[in-house]
Amino acid sequence: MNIIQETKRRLAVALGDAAAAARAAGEISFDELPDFVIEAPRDKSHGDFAANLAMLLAKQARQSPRNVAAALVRHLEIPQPGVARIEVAGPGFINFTLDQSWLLPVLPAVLAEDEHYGWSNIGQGVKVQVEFVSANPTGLLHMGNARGAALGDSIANLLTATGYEVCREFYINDAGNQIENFGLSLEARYLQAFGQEAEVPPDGYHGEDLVATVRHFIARYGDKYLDADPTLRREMLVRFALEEKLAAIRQVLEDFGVVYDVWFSEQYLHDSGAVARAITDLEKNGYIYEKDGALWFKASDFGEEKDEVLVRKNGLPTYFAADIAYHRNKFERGFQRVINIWGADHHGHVARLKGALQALGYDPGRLEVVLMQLVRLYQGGEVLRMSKRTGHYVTLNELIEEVGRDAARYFFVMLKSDSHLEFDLDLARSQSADNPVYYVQYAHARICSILRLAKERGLAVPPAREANLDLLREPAEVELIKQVASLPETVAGAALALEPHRLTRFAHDLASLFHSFYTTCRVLADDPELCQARLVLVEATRITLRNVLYLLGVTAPERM
RNA sequence: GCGCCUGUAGCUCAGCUGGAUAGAGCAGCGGCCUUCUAAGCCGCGGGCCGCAGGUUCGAACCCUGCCAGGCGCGCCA
Repeated sequence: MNIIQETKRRLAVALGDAAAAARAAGEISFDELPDFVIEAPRDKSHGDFAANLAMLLAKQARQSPRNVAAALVRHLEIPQPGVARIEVAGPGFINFTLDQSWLLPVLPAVLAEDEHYGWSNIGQGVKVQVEFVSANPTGLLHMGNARGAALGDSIANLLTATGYEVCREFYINDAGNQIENFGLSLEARYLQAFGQEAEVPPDGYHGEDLVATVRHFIARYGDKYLDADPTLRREMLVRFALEEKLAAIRQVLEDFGVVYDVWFSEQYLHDSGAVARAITDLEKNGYIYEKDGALWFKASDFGEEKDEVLVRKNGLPTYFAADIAYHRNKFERGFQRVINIWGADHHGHVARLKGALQALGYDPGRLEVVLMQLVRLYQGGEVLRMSKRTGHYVTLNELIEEVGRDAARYFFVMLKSDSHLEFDLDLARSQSADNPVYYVQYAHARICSILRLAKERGLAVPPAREANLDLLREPAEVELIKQVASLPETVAGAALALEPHRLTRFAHDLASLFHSFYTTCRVLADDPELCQARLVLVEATRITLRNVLYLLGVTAPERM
């Protein structure tokens, strides 16, 4: 528990007691203590914390909020130590102003906790799986996949930091129709390479990358499959190409700072009988019927408009059937929470998958789907349409090369997932300082520079308890400490909401407060005592910045 | 037609789950480098929070109805 959270708790308890005391004294009446909040007011003149309890009690008490507030304050046992002033303000807020030094203990704590500062154990070791990207292994990753990668990885980081046991997983769509198409496309390219007449199917994969893949195939196997049985030929081509494509995907994700724990094959679900078993069990539970030669799942029993086909007329199970088996498999592997990062174009899939899981006896609430709106690319003020089929899209590889991993990751996570992301390629390509990530990284580099210089002068960051932290009285110092102190709450809140974009805002604010501090306060000051105190503050800021950047998957450079 | 998401400053977006005078970045204008990194700091201008009702002490946030944009509604994935 961190200082801010602890203080809020203490104030809340004291207010609750005050309410009870005021009631006992007959000054106000209420049945049940409402759920009130203690929060930091936006305006500093309103103190360090404000409580809205009086406003919430006013109706039950049949008195004006300000009267209730006055009664509460009269009966308030002032929580010690630390509260310097209490006042009733505005419509009935109770504002608390704390002693100037109340936050100082956070600095030794930051230095002591170091790379774990901001972390917590809210998750209590609960097993969580985060599945993200899971792109078709038939090509390169595009901007949508990139957003999913940045988002999913940061969410996984957040959950790890809050005490969950996290597994990152990539679901490989190596079965079904698109693989058929993939095989036909590869085959066409193979035959073309030997001068034969062949065409990539209209709904096949037209990207130039397949030509290269086939070239690699030929380098190994030559014309061995030119006159072979087409089924075998396609199988060999697909096997080879999948391996190559997956290796490339794995590599680019690694370059993006994303490393998976598990790569899970869809084909395995078919081969192991898991898909068949899921269908049998749904049937057992009475959610399956046959119509037009196909097997249907009664999604309409779960509020869906239409039922869904699980097994086609031709006897092949649908993607949906495999997905049901897959998600059941996740639960069977012991994950309490299962989180999927999906593009918004899959939103229609959510309810029926939850329905199917419920039909299998699982609590559908254990599956959480984070939907992200699609990325729209702009270039020269024009929308750039992305399409895998035409082979016309900007890849993650290109993105990393042109704007760099740090900027790309920061950019993708900066927006909340349900807002549409407009990616201006011209701006990104310009590699200008406009990119907010540089602003944050620059603060870190500046701190490192101060610490380097201090070291050259024989000054080290002192043990925090030996420094006279009470000297940190400048407004810029106080504000900086406050921000440093609020990291644990920010991390916990972002993890709870699965919203890593809150981290970018925090990082920006922290950098901004540091830059202000830097121009107002000289760290390597003439006064040795003040210098020591400021070295502690600067070190705590460095740790906080580095930790939040780590969660974002962005490096914290020591020089820029 | 139905469902989901979005609509906040010229542009791109925040707004901590209903709080006090709605905030950043970019763009514009004006200042600040002989001392720890100017990729920085300080200041100024800029808003019917899409529209209209409702809920309550209090609404950008919750409810209803419209309007606009995106996405989905396949025996594709």
